[in-house]
Amino acid sequence: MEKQLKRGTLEMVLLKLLSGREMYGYELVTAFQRRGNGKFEIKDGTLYPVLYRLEKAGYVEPRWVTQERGVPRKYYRVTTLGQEEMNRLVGDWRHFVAAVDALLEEETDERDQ
Amino acid sequence: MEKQLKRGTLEMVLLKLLSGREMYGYELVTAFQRRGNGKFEIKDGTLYPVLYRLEKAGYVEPRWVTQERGVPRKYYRVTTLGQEEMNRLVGDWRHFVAAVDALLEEETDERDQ
DNA sequence: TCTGGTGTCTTGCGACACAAGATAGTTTGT
DNA sequence: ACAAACTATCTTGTGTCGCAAGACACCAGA
Repeated sequence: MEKQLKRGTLEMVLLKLLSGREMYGYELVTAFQRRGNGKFEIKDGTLYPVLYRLEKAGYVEPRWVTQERGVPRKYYRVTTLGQEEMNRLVGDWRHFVAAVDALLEEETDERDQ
Repeated sequence: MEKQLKRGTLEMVLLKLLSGREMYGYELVTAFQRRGNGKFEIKDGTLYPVLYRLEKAGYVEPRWVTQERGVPRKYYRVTTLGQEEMNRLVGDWRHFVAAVDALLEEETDERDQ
């Protein structure tokens, strides 16, 4: 089920994390592993396509950083457009959660009207 | 985005509605239209495959009811297995929402550790 | 007659998380 | 010197699933 729930929240959560500070892909994967305590993980095969979508939409901007040692890292930062999109997504999210919770808390025997 | 969010919640919400009383497909569609106020609608092309999944999994049981007038209706009721599944799904849902909300409410500038 | 509501069902499409694998540099142990 | 294991990015193929679109069938009102 978690797999399905991620659809629709992944971009929002990613924008949120990147709005804190610029991060690179592998860092995001490990950040999710650590914070999620096993739940809310993300695989790199999932992450990179999402970052491309966000970049293509103008929500994030990449920046290559060559290390003295090691493989170059691609840091992403959120654009102002991305900030607006994030706020919109968070609004939608809260709205959706409220609607579902309302359904879940209804009396079980109610009829139409 | 709503489209994506529905994946993972649709079965739970459906089980919830059907646990109140048995309902038939078209009734569910109109119930969602009315309650959702435009949001959280479901199309019949979406609904029927979901009902088959639930039936195949043993979570709901169908019952044909022939009307004096009109097309026969296929009523679905939730099995005890379906009840358990619903409770499990609701638990997962609340858990997931809590995890996402925690992420959304973090300080924006936090670093690792 | 013809539109529109009621009712179930099927086919095909597009979106997307993920598994699996490729590529490449670094580090550590033997 | 060699082999794991870790860091880091990227691609391809697969399966799931909401939905648009349409088929079929019955009924009521204009």
